[in-house]
Order: sequence, then structure tokens, then C-alpha cells
Amino acid sequence: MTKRRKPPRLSAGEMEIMQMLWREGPVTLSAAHAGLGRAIGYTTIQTRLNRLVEKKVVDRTADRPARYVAAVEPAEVSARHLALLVERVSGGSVVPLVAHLVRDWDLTSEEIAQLKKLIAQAERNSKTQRK
Amino acid sequence: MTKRRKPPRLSAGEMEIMQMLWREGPVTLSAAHAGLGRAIGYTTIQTRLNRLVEKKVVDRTADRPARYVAAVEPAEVSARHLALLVERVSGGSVVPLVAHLVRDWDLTSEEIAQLKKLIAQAERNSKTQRK
DNA sequence: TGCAATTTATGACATGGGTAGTAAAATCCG
DNA sequence: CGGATTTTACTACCCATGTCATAAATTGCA
Repeated sequence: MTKRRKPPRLSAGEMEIMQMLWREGPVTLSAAHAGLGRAIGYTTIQTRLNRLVEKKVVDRTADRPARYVAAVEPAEVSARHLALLVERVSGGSVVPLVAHLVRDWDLTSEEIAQLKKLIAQAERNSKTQRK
Repeated sequence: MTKRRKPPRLSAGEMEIMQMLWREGPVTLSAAHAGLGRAIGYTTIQTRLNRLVEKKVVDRTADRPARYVAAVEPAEVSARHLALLVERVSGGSVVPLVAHLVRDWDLTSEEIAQLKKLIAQAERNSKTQRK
């Protein structure tokens, strides 16, 4: 398992790009521009992608129309953002955050069922392989 | 119920200030400086507080050593951040986010119990006052 | 081959936020 | 009262990010 240094915090705009990359896979600049799906300058995308490359969260292939490809997993970035948020919103504690989530979002009964399953799962895990 | 326009997105550094204000209550500038609990310039705090005031998320009293006080609730700001995050991390869906949370954090059994309670609560609510 | 289209490299400018210095104004106190 | 201290206003600078234009390099194709 190659150890990967944690990706830096990404801004909202950077996430916009990353999400496009995760969705579209390796894309050329023009594909990226099109894939963004909104009015934005071609060179704007270029600049943003290049900056992401500098940050090592995106790779650029060497072949001719160069292709940009995400170099970090969505999960890694999410985890990072989550950690930040948990810290910020509830001082490091998960429960209040989830409380917010279940309170403020109208969850469907399927979602609630899924959540129950998640919790049950976590419960089982904590029992078996107690940390 | 006074309608309050939603607070703007606050940066990490701004949250640092807000959390201090929520924790300490109305504070003078010097109290704020002390309350931050880390080495930082006095006028830096001043500038940051003033910018927060401009953004209407902090109020400043008119009396002589002016007191700064949070003008928005933690919950409002959290909700905003959460909405952003839910959007970014899981495309608007809550469940994957909670999945991350319970998977990546080592929850204590009390926490798990609390989560169960939360979910049960949400379940009851969805049953009674169905949206 | 040679021109047009595409791709890439640079440069530029604005805004927001973090940091802080300087100086003016107000207040405190001997 | 008048100097010392505190508070406040104002200014400045830097970096990250979002935006894009211009121009150079490369490629495709007639």
C-alpha cells in the first residue's frame, strides 16, 4: 500500500474540478472545459487544472493532447473535509454533526433504514474488534 | 420570528473567531485577543473581528470598550457548512456522508448508542408528521 | 509543405482573507 | 490637568483563488 501524503484542503471551486475529473475520468483540456458544463473561459479551466497539478492532486499525462486525471480519491478528500468539518462544527465530536444531519434534512424512510444499518454495522464492529 | 438572511460561508479562520465568540460571549477586543488562546497580533484580531462585523455575522456594541458578540447561531453556520459539504462530498445525499463518519471515526459505544437514538427519533418523526 | 486549428505557456488583474504596523482618539489615573 | 495606557481607525502587504487574454508551440490536414 503506497503511502500517500494527505491531499491539501481543496476549495469549493477546486472541488468542482475534481468532481468533474472523478466523473469523467482522464480528460483533455477541451473535454474538461466541456465537461464542466457551465459557461467558463477555456483558459480558466486550464489555469485551474494546472494549479491542481502543482498541488499534486491531479496528474497530467505526457502524451500529446495531455490528459488530466485525478490523482487522489474522492474518499481521501472527503475524509479530509469531514475531519475539518467535524472539528469546526462540533469540536471533534461526530454525534452532534449527525444530529444536525438527521434533523435538518428530510430523510426518506429508506435513508433512515440505511442509516440504521450503518449504525448496526458500526456496533458490530466495535464489539468484535474492539479498539 | 425575525427572518434572518443566511450567513455567508465562513472560512476556517473566521470560524476560529466565531467559535471563540460563541464560547466566550460578548467580549472586548482585548478579551477576544486573550480568548483566542494563541499567539496572534492584537490588531489582527481587530481586523478579523471588524471584517466579521462587516459581514453581519458579528455585532459590535456602541459602548466604550466596544464588545463584539456573535450575531448568528452556531447552528445556522453549521447548517450552511453542512449543506455545502453534503453537496460536495456525496452529491447532496446524507447517507454516504454518515457512512464516512461512522466508518472513519472510532466511535465509542456511547456514541453509537446516541446515534441509534437519533435515528430512532428521526424514524418516529417521519412516521408521525410525514412530510 | 504550409496554413488553420488546437493546445499550451505566460502574464495579468481582482477579491478575500490572514497578518500586522502606525497613528489618532478616548480613557484612566496620579 | 496632563501624561500613560488602552482602544480604535486606517493602511499596507502577501498569498490563494477565480477569472481571463495573448501569444507561442504543436498538430492536423488539404
